[in-house]
This record gives sequence, C-alpha cells and structure tokens, in this order.
Amino acid sequence: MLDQRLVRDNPETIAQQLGRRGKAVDLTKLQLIAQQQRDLEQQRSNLQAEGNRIGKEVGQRIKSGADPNGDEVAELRQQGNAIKQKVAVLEEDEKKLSSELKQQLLGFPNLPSEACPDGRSEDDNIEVRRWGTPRVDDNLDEHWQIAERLQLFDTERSVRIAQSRFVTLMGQGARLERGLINFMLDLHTSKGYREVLPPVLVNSASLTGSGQLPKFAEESFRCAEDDLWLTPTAEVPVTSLHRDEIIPADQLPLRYAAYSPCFRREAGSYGRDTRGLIRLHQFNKVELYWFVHPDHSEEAHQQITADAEAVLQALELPYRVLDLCTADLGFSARRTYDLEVWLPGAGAYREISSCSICGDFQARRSSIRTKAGKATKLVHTLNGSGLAVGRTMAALLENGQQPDGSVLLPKSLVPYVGRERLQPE
RNA sequence: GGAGAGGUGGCUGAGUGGUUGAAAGCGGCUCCCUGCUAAGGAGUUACAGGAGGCAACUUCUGUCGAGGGUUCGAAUCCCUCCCUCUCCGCCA
Repeated sequence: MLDQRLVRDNPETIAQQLGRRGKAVDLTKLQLIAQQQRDLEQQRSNLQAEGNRIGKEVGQRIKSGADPNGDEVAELRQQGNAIKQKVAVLEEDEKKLSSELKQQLLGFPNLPSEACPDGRSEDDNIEVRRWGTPRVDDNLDEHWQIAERLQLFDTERSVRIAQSRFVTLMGQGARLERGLINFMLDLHTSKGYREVLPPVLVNSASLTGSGQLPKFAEESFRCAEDDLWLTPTAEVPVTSLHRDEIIPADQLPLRYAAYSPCFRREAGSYGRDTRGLIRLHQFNKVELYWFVHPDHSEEAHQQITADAEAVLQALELPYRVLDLCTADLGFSARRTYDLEVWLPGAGAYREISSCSICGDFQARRSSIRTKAGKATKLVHTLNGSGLAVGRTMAALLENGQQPDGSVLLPKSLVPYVGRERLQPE
C-alpha cells in the first residue's frame, strides 16, 4: 500500500512514478479525499477536546459539592450533548472518506524503484547475466514427451480426479518431486534459512496483506463457506506470520524457506502451456522470504536472488537473470529479478523463479514494523522462489535427456531421488 | 457439534463509571557506580492520526478483540459479531 501522506502531500510525484508502469494515473481525486478526510478529522478532534473538557468539569464540580441534579450541572450536560451530536455527524462523514481512501489505496501497485528499468512490455526486460551452457539441439524432446515415456505423471486421469491443469505424479515422477522439495529445503536451511510449512488455506486479511486482494480475487480459489482461500504462494502465509507485529531490530533479518503447494486459477490463460508441468492449478514451490531492516533491503535483494540461483547451479541447469522492466513488474514489487531456466526441448528460457523486493509495501498493508531505540519503522520484505518445483522437474527432464530415452540426473540430486537416472520401469 | 472461560501496552499481568493511556513485573533505552565474561542504582519507555516547529520537541484526538448502545464522562454497564483457550463428542 502507498503511504497516504505521500499521496496527499506529493500526488504529482507518486502519479509520475506509478505512470512508469505503463498506465497513466490520476491521483487528484484521491488527494482531494485525503484532504477532506484530514479537514474533518481536525474539526472533529477540536470538538471532542471541548467535549472532554466539559466532561471533566462535570466530574470536578460534583466532587467539590455541586448538586448533580442542579441547574449548573444540567447546563453543562446540555452542552455536552450538543457536542456529541455534532461529533456524530462529522464522524460518519469522516468514516466514509477514510474507508474510501483505504480501498483506493489498496488498489494501487507499488512504486517501481529508481533502479528498475523503464519499459513498455516484457520485451524491455534487461538480461543481467547468464550461467551455464545451454544445450541446443533440434531433436530434443519437450519435458512432457519425456515424462510420458517414463510414465512420471498422469494428466488424463487427473482430469477425472479434478479437472484440466492438474497433474498426478507417479512412480519416479513423484519421487523426483519429493526429492526436489527436500533438496531445496536442505540447501536453504544449510545457509541459515528457517524452514516453514505454513497453512495452505489463508484468510482474506492475509491475502490483502501481501497484495493479492482486493485486486486479484479472481486469481485465487476461494472456499465458499469460510473466509478462507487456497494460497497462491507461500509468500502469503509467510508475510502474515508477522502481521501486526513489531519485530525487535536485533532479530532482523528474518529469513524463511517455506515449502507449500500453490493454487492458481490461471484465469485468462486458456490454451497456453496446456501440456506438462509448466502451468498448473496446483504446483509445489519452495519460497524464500526475508523481513529486513529498511536500510538493508537492497543488499538483501542481491542475496535472495543469489540464493535462488544457487539451486539452479547445484542442479547444473543453465539459466539467465532478467531485470524486469516497469511494465512487467508485479503488483507488490519495487524491483524484480526473474530467473529463467533453459529448456532445450522447448528451445527457450522459461521463468522458474521471481525474486522481488517489495520495500514497505507489504509491511504497511500487514502492519509489520521494527523498533530500534525510539523509532518504529516499517520493515522491508523480499520474496523469491527457490524454486518452482514442477518447472524444475521439467528443466531436469529436458536438460538431462539421453539418446537412449533415459534422463540423467545431476549428482547433487542422487541422494534425494535414490538413483542416477530415470528410465522406463 | 455441545458446555464453559477469556480477549488490556514489546511480553506477563492488575484494573467494574470521573487526572486509568492504564498498577506491578519482565524486556528495551539513557545515565551513574563498579569492573575479568555479571550484578546494582536512578530515570525513561504504547500505537496511530492531526496541528505547530528546520529540529529536539510541544499540543490535540482516537485506540484496552471489532462494531453498535447507555452516559456530560466507559477498559469498566448493555447488545451484536469475531477470535483464542479448556472439557465433552467426532476425527487423521
């Protein structure tokens, strides 16, 4: 959420920065609401001060012997009542404006950071670096073809169980997925991340806190009978892990590695990535998440990205790093590095991790602060996939495929999968 | 699902109508004393918003789960809702 004081006092600057995302934004109406709200607050608060003064005086006079039912006190009572009525009217207007203001503010995305490259579409994302040597060969299979051969998962029967865009991993496929989750968690916890296994049903407040609500309700699955949703990413529950808390400064940074299944409705993606593991309603992900002191979030962003890259490197998967331009930036992010893994079968780089710095955007929505000495400040939050497990499997299949139809696994994974290669059983 | 208890400051925990924004303890911060990884003393310390000031800070309002109500005045009385805990039932 944007700082409402900034919107009130500096709307042109804010509008200009939001405009970098590609859509012109007009904040004049919002600014007006903010100003009216403040004016009402002033009037109301002055009246209340007067009312408090009268209340105290009544108490004092009665204490010092005045007749509680005498004219003197009755007069004061009447004054008190008159003020109360005026306050009630002002309060009602003020409340309307405040909630209008809040609702609108919740609908605006984060301000891109200064360093975030300007752009009009994903074509303007900037490639920062590459790692590894992409395997190029037109005769390579796509991951779903390999998986079919090795019977790693069953999509047709999954339609029977749920619907399309669900997958049932089986045999070596299930084992690989499980091994990958453990592998990633072990790697991260060995570097000091605290492991988290959060609830996958989350309430509206949690989704609002991390930025999915109110704007992206149609992207998540909702439980109709309860105020609960299937989490689209562990970022949501982990953000709310510290919602409404003041974290002592000496405890920062807090670094979490959370595994969770993730659920997304993928509205509007009909026909895209319909085969295989790339785009599913349910997928597994290990998410890295930092709560940091606002002075240290920039370094943290480099580090969390490096920690996500470490997984790809350990799995010997070639990838590139993109610095997302303003047009491609997510709602809550100030700046984002996407990691794209090389899929030789598809002959393309595909997103496998997204590492974002959110500044105080989520912290303000979730009221997560830190205190050092006297000052209370909003913390900064960062998140990065480390990694999306299904897409990792796809990358392993395509990169490890052998002429004999088997798939050679990276050495680091062997202890986790219990075999060096996947082959027909 | 049934019965009961409870939601107070960073934490623990007092407080049943009028300087209670809130005792006490813990924790934090500042200073003093002392000094081998510690102890003692004094002071200070809620959050949010508004106004004034370059600032230190001053001042006003609101906040004791949320929302209503009674009252000149509510943490305290009344109503509704939410949440947590305990016991029973059910259950992996």
